[in-house]
Amino acid sequence: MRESYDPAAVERAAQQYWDERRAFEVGEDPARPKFYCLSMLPYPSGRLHMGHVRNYTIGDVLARYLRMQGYNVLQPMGWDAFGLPAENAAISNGVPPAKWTRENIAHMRAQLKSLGFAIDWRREIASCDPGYYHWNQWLFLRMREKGLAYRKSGVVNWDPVDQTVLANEQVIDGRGWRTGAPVEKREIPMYYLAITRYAEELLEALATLDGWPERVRVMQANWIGRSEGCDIAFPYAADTVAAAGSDGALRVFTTRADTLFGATFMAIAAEHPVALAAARHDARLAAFVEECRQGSVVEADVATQEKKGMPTGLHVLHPFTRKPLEIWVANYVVMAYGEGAVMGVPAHDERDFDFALKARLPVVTVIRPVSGAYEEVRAPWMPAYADYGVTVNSAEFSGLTFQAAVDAIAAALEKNGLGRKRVQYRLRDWGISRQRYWGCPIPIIHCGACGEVPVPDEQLPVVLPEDLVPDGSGNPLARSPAFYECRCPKCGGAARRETDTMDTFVDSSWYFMRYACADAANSMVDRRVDYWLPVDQYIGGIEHAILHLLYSRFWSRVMRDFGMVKFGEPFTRLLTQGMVLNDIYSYVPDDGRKRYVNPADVDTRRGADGVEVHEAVTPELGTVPVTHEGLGKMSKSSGNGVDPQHLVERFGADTARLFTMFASPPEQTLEWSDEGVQGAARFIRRLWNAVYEHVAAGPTLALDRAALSAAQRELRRAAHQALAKATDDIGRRRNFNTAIAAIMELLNSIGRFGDPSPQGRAVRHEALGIAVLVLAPITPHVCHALWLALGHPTAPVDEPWPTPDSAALAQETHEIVVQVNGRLRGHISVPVQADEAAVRAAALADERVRRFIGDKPVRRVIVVPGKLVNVVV
RNA sequence: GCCCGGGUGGCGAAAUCUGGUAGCCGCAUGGGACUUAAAAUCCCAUGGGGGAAACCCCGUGCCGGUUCGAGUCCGGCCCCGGGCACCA
Repeated sequence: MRESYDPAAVERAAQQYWDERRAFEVGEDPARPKFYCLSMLPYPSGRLHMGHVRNYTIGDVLARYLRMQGYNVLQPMGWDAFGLPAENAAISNGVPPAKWTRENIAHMRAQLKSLGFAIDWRREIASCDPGYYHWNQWLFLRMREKGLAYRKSGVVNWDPVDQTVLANEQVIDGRGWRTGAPVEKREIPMYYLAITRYAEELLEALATLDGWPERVRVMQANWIGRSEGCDIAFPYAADTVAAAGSDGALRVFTTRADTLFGATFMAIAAEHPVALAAARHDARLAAFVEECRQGSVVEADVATQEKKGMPTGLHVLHPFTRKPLEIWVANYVVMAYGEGAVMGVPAHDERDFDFALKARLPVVTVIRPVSGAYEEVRAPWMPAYADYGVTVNSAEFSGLTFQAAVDAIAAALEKNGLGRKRVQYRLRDWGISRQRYWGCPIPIIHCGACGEVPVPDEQLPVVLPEDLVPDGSGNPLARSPAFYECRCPKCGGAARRETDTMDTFVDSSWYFMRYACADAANSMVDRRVDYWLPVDQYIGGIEHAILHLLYSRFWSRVMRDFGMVKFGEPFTRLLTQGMVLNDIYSYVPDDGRKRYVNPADVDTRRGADGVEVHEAVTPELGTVPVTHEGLGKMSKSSGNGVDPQHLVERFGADTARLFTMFASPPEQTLEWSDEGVQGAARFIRRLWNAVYEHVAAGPTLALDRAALSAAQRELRRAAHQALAKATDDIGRRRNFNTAIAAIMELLNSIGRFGDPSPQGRAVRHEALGIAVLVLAPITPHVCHALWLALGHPTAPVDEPWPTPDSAALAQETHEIVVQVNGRLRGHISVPVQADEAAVRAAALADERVRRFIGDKPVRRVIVVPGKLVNVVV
């Protein structure tokens, strides 16, 4: 063993040891319990960032820990290789996305390997490989056969200058990112997957996911958004029937049928057929509908815009009172939800209230609080009353509580054929068409004679040409006759291949199954999936809490219903790790455009007035003061990233891993700190030095548990306490920071323990061994070296996880806290087996406690066994 | 706008399930030891206020409540972050 710690040499040796033994290549072994430990696959952006390091270190710690616990652990890795950044790189550098992507993968793979993750690299997949996306296409066609995949029109962001569909990310302040042109909404045909057919099951099964964070389950439940309500048909007035089209009534969905008598107007979306019909004869209305087409399709934009509307001059009749209600076109009504039309009840709905206030529409109060007087809602002095209550002013339905009113009104509507109860979901079907090049081609052929024709299975995969270079306007596939010109599989005539590609969420909805059988050439999955799946522990960013996880749950169910897999829930346990943050510094040169400076290049000192001054050397201006903008997610755009590679080169992978695990618990954000990294490096050196000094003093005798001094028993207890805590922290709580803190405390105790006697050395040997094995999943390289240096013949990866010795943990007395009136006043030491009366007596006898009690009468004494006594006076 | 989180010393954080000693561990800072010196290492101190000291008071974003006891539970607010369906 070397006297000083050399991370590069230690890490090289450990990685070589694992590689030579193929330590992390695993196969199906029915004799052992399996554990599938999966981290979300990275997008190959070019370089690893600290978020990756954090994500994969968490996964690796768990994988290595569970391996030591005796599980057959699978930990694979792959690449989410399709997507927009490759096209952006192509636009700025002229490099084909395929080349850019594959070079990035090679670079990032080497970076991952340098971090020492226990990955079975034989199973690596990339979603841009035809052998992978073949099966996206194949399953899409199976879904299409069942009606689970279908074509309908959908709304997209349209850049009128570039004549291109824009991703939401490419819309900046309502304008196209490259052209600056105001974005419009445009309807185009797209393919959809019928995730809403699984809405009920996806919602109900959330209750079974007890290994998921509660907040993720709540977010998913709200996203699915089950509402019980009523369809209500408002018949058109006589003068409206012709103008509105053939259908005799305007349909709405409402969760508040109890407020039906408070409806004073109808509001419809600008894209509603009735709005379009009315706009044909009304120039002002047409202009308003056109105005609503401006702007992006992003929900947050729609929801925060000012509420606007315009009357159509058309009317419906109230289903009970037959009073006419005017139809308005309103920008706050969304076509995608319900019927694209709502009944306007200003007295009992805040959005309707705001709208009615602006449009000067009447307000009719029909609900009063259950307990409390009737109060008329009168805009604007008295706000809308949106809570449940008792109906008033509602003819024969007055005086009913919410549920009774809804039941009675729904029954009456159903009798008249004007409505009935229905469950509505907020969840919409999944639109998967993208008018983009770098994605999986949708396997459809459009034939003038036969229409929409699926590509026959034997012609799959439809291979994406890899030599095209997008230029930012339109989809290069649509300009590539070599790709789109084809023969109709049905009639053999000239036909055009679909040029839309699939949403990249399709790729990531099932990759975790493919890892189990990455080499299966003739099928999407095979029976090995039954052994490995479902994933036992999934780890990834909280930003994926809804879409990716919901799509994967849906996709798994589809495959289950096709008989391909045996599970519906793909991820048994979920850990959502927080983001990695760093300081953001900027300055503004003469051109007025803000530049960012990496925090590593910022020099901070305290000025004469005690205020911190930040400076950096800039290319334009030399040394200038820079502004500290606070903390933000590490990103290219804020220039505050820390390159893991530099960290590994300077301190070693173990330091990088230790710091990311120690700085905060995995679910919280992690704030970068160069000093914290130094601290992690220092701790590893201290551990190294402690083991070195121990080993250098010669061999150790066997531990004789019966012959230990009090101080020796004390260190043993500290060691086994640390082991028990760290085991619980890693295995159950998944709080790695506190597990590390426990081992740091143990190392402090070992440092203070100077006993050079044979039994003292034996106790120290055991304690160092515990520290090294517990840290082995976190800092595997250095622990590999130290464990072998301690004289153990087996490497930590093949060691079982140690068990705490209950005899070492036993104590004769313990400390109890004594409070007077809930305030800490003293500590007493009592025998562990002392009963409540004895503890109480000891507490009341304590001198300091007596002082605080004084001559006041003791009213009550609360004894919490093993913890505290509270004397109430 | 809607849904979901978070807010504790100079800083990252701890206080777990089930309310029971607020601040483990680390960083930073100050002092000391070692050294020709520096670095490294080791030791001590470090929430705020008062006091010579013993010790006392205050303190977990803000306001209020429940309780013998609240960082933890309840109600209301403020601020910060994530998601909102074409970023991944």
